[in-house]
Amino acid sequence: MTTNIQSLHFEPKLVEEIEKVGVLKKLEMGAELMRPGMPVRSIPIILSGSLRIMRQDEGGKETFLYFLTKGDTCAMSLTCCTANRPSSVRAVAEDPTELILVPVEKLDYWMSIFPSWKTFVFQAYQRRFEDLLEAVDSLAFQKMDERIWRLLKKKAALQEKRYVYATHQELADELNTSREVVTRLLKKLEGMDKIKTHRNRIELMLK
Amino acid sequence: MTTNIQSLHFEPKLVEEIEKVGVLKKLEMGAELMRPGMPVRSIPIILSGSLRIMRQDEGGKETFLYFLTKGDTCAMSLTCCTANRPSSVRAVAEDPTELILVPVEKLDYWMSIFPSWKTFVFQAYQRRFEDLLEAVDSLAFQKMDERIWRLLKKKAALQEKRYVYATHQELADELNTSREVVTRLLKKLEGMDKIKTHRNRIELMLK
DNA sequence: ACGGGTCAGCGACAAATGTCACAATGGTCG
DNA sequence: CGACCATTGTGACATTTGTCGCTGACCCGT
Repeated sequence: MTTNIQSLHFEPKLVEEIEKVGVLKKLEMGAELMRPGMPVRSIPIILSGSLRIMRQDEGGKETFLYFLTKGDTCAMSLTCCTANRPSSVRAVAEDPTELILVPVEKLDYWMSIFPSWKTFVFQAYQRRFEDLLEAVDSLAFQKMDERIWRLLKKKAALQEKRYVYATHQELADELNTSREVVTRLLKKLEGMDKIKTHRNRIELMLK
Repeated sequence: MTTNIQSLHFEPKLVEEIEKVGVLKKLEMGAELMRPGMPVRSIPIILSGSLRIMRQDEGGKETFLYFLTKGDTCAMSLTCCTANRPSSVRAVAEDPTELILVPVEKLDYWMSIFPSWKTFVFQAYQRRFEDLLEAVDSLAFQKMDERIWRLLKKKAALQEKRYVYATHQELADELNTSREVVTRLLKKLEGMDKIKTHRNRIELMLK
């Protein structure tokens, strides 16, 4: 289900502009939109689905940062574009995802003439700061079981479902830990009746 | 030693404006400029010295995020101001520090008429994103000995000295670990000839 | 129903970090 | 000097996380 641009609180003139220069792109689940080192020539506005933003180290290990969903844009793209720097994160479609790619050049110009665009950009910065701080909290203050539990809740919330479809290995990769640790802690969560585990699928026992 | 505003690459008109409405503030070492929950009514521009930005959890545990130095401003302040939200971080003077407080109201207006201010604001966002990602890297990918070593190098670089004046307890607090662990790992670093430890002071053996 | 591959479970152990108790050291101040 | 306090050092132990080897369960295609 596509969300069209109209629903994003832009003024009509801007919607027109976006439709004129923006390129619609569809990503299937698991597709990679961006990887570290890639030049960023356009900024994405997400219409439907969700993107998982990850940080990678040189050795290829990675850690989850945050999700982007409908109406979001990637603040990293904004900073990369304006500074003409390559991406420093990886973006993967968590679900089938549709987005519009807007060329960099418009960014500045629109900021100066469309108040709603300016608001949009600043809100993007602000939200992503909050998201990053939340990622820091998770890494700095929470133990692995809590981190897994929260990740599951977020993933479930994205789809508004009680099921999360993921293997233990995938979760381990997102949290930069090992498959065995995930298995162990999921068992523990199961013992606490917070989840039920199935093959390729985890059921959340929310409330 | 004060740095005056002129050296920050603003156009003369803007410097005038800043001097007119900005309030100079001096912080002695260790003074707290901001704490989580505090309303943010002005944004700081740092003239000299440095601020240590920390994240706290509910229990009062904290973890280092990044340093701000001459010419920097706090992106958190920018986002907090524009969103009218309280601060989510703690800012402490790492050295004796001088800064100018600029009232929020000017932020938007200056953006629209002073190109150099706009550049300044966007660079601030960009730098702080990079800093936060570095903090994430540290938390996600590095072991405690590496984290300590890097923190020491940063602290030394701030003052352009080979000495870092800090107790093991203080370092432990900044890294959200315990004093004993810091002592242990400093011993290890000393064994690798990367540092020499003294009372209240650590000497870095940088080549 | 059989076979191969992916996924999950499990026990044993290693490494990193956290915690506790206490000793030793150095600096300050009366 | 002697008393006191902050700082540092150290050993023993607990907890958390990481790693290895192996087993069994499930799924799918033939």
